[in-house]
Amino acid sequence: MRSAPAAVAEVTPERFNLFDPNCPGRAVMEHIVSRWGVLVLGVLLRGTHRFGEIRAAVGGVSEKMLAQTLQALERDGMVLREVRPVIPPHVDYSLTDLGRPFAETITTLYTMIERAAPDVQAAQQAYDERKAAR
Amino acid sequence: MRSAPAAVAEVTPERFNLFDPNCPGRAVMEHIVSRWGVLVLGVLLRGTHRFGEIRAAVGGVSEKMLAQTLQALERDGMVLREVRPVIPPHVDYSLTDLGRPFAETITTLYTMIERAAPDVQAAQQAYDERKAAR
DNA sequence: CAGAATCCCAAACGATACTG
DNA sequence: CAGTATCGTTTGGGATTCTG
Repeated sequence: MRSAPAAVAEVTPERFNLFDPNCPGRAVMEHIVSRWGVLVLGVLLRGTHRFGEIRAAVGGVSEKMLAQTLQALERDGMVLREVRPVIPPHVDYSLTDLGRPFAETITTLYTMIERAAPDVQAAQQAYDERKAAR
Repeated sequence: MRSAPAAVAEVTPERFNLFDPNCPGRAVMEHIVSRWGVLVLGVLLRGTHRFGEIRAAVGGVSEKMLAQTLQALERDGMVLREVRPVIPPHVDYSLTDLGRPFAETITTLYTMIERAAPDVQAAQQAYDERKAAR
């Protein structure tokens, strides 16, 4: 008699594959590299901040989107949210040990973009001229 | 008579600041870390590929979004597009020297997410339970 | 095969008002 | 102060069709 062979493997078709649309890691990736996620992580790398401070630091973000972004990052374990039970409310946000490396990598991207800016601008100009010429 | 003092400085209020909603670097950042941008860069890090190959590799992307993503990255100088004048058309995409470091950094993020996956899942579960308990 | 163009819907987003 | 709720608009993005 052969012992039950079915339902042993079968799970995780290709281990962990971000290129698979059903991979749960995709959502995490998207939270981190979302429009506001990258900026929030950058701010928090500079230290603990309150909601209003983050909102002021990240130009253009609405309250709604900031709250939403922070919640996603908190749920993923990237951000720690600490509420002080006072009136008026006081809530501090900071990076967790899990989140810090991500914030650092993202910040690397900031620097890379800044250094690449002249080349990017040249490339864009060349591209636009190439297009205009047809 | 004092020589014209106005309009001397004033430009580039804070040099290069991604946190400024008007900073042109923001657009570049968003192209790179867009939903499909991160995946396309990851694929191209593995080598030169044709349009259809990339489309097959990146699960869930539509033709339209792939074309759009590739165009943005090409315009920013991250991706090189080479057309071979044959019928049927043959177009190769590859990373430029400018784009490769970005693709490498993005790929670092893949790995980080993969390694963090268990912690993330635990954090999500804890978060959901905390929420459910009220 | 690579992509441009069109249509159209769902989701994302911002502004505003409200609450603990 | 730190959100939540609601609403109207914009945008993203998929499906389809067409062309070189």
